[in-house]
Amino acid sequence: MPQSVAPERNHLLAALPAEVKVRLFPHLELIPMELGKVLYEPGDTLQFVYFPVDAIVSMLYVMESGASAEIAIVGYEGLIGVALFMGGESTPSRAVIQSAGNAYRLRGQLLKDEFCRHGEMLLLMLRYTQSLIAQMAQTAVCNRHHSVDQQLCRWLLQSMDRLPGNSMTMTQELIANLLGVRRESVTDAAGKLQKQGVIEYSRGRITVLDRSRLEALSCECYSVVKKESDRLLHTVAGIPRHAVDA
Amino acid sequence: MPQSVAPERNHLLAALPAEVKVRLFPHLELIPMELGKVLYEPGDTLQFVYFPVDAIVSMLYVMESGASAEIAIVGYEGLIGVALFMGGESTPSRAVIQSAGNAYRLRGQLLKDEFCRHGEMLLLMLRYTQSLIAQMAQTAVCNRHHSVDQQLCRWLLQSMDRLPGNSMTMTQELIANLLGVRRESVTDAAGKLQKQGVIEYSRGRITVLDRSRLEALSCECYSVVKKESDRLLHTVAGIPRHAVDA
DNA sequence: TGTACTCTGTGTGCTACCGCACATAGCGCA
DNA sequence: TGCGCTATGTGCGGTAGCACACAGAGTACA
Repeated sequence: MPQSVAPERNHLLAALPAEVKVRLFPHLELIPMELGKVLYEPGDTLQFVYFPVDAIVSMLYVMESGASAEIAIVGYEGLIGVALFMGGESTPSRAVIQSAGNAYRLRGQLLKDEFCRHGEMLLLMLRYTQSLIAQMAQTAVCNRHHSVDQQLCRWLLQSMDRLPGNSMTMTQELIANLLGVRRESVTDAAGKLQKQGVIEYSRGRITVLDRSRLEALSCECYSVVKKESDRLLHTVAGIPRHAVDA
Repeated sequence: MPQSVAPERNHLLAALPAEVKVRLFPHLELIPMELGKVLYEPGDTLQFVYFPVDAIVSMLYVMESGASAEIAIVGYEGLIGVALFMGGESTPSRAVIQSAGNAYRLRGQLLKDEFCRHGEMLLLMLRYTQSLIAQMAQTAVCNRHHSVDQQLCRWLLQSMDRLPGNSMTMTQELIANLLGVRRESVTDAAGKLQKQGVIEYSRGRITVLDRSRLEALSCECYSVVKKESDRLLHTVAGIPRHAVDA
C-alpha cells in the first residue's frame, strides 16, 4: 500500500513547498509504530523527529509518584519532537504510541539544516508549535475544571479526529493513564456513554456511534483547540482536516 | 531610578548580543504595569511584546463558564507575546498583570524584523518559548494530581522568584482565581502555612518567612520547571537567576 | 474444550474540594 | 471617631473522584 502511506498524508509534510519536499523527502524513513512503544523519555537528546501518517502519539508527563497525564495528542496533523528545533534538544515529557500505525522519521540534523534556511519550513514548524501550545494550555484548564465524563468525550473526539473510521483499539485502563484518572472512573464515564448509545465498546475496542452527541457532551475544550489549530494550520496546508485517503 | 529599570534587568534583553541591543534598545518603551490591567484578550492581534523588568504577568485561560486558570507566570526572565513571532499573531489566552511594576515594550513589527534576521534573537526567543511550554505542561499535570496546599506553595515560589524581597501584594481571592480554585480553599491552605510559620499575611500582603520549608511543602512541579528553564536559558543569559539590582 | 488472562463492572468507605451563608476584623476615609 | 468596604475565617451539606476489593465475562490459546 504505497499510496496509503504517502508522506503527504502527514499534513505538515504535505504543506511544504515543492522545493523543500525535493530536498527532504528522500531522507524520510517510514517507521512502523507499535502500540505502547516509547519514542523518547524525558531528557533524552532527540535524534529524530516523527511525522505520523496514521499513528497517534501521546505526549505524556510522568510524575515522581508514577502518576501521569497526557498533555497533548499528536497525529497526522503534526510532528513529534519540537524541542529539536526549538533549541532545547530534549523535553521533560515522554512520547508514547497511543495508536499503532506508521510515521515518517527524519534525522534531527536534516530538519535543523532545513530549519536554518529560514524558509517556509521554519514558519510552518513555528505555527504548528503554537497550535501545540494551545492544546497544552487547554489541557491544563480542562484538568482543573471539567469532569471525567466531559474529558473522556473530549479525548475520544481528539483521538477519532486523527484516525480513519470511527473505532479504535484502546482499553479503559490505558485511557485512564492518559487522562490521569482511575480506571474505574473511566469505566463509569464510558458506561454512561454506552447506555446513551453514543459509543459502543468491548474488550479494548471503542466505536463512536453518535459523534454529534459526543461533541455536545464534551467540554468546550475540544472545539476551542480544534478551532485554534485550524486557524493556525488549516489555511496553510490547504487540506481538509478529515481527509482520509481511500 | 534609571538604573533599577535598565532593560538588562529583563534576562532575555540582557542576553542579546551587543549588536542586537544597539538596534533594538532605542525602540524599547518603558511602560508602567498596574495591577489587574489586561495586556491582551483572547484573539487580540498582538501589537507589542512586553519584557517585564519588575512586574509579573499571568497567562490566564478563561472558560465559557467564567472559570479561569493560570497556565503560566512570566516575569523578568521572559516575555509576553510569543504568538507574535510564532506566526499566529494571537492566542486564546489572556495576559493580566499579577504584580505591578514596569515592562519594556517593543512594537511587534520591530521584533519580527529582528527575528527575520535569523540571528541570536531567534534562537533565544525559541528557547524561551520552549521553557514556557515546559511550564505549561507542568501546570497541566499539577492541576490534575496535586492538592491546593501543594499548588499554593508552588505558586508562591514561582511568584517570589520573580520579585525582589520576600513579600508581595496579593489577596487570597486573586490567588484563587489564578489557581482556579475557591477563595476559601486558598484561605485554608494559607492558614495552614501561616500556622506553621512558613508565611505571614494580612489584608493583601503576603510574606514568605521560611523559603526552604515552602519548597519542601511544594509539589515537585516547582523544581522541575525551574530546572528546565535554567537548562534552557541560564547558560545563555549568564546571569544568576536571583540577581536583583540593589 | 477448557483454562488462564485480560478487560470490564460494582460496591464501600474516605477525602478533597465545592457552593453557600455568614461572622469577624483591619484599613481608609469622612 | 466612626462608617463602610474589603479581606479573611468558619461552618455545613453535597459531590466527584480516590483506594481497595472483588465479581463476571469475553478472548486467546493450549
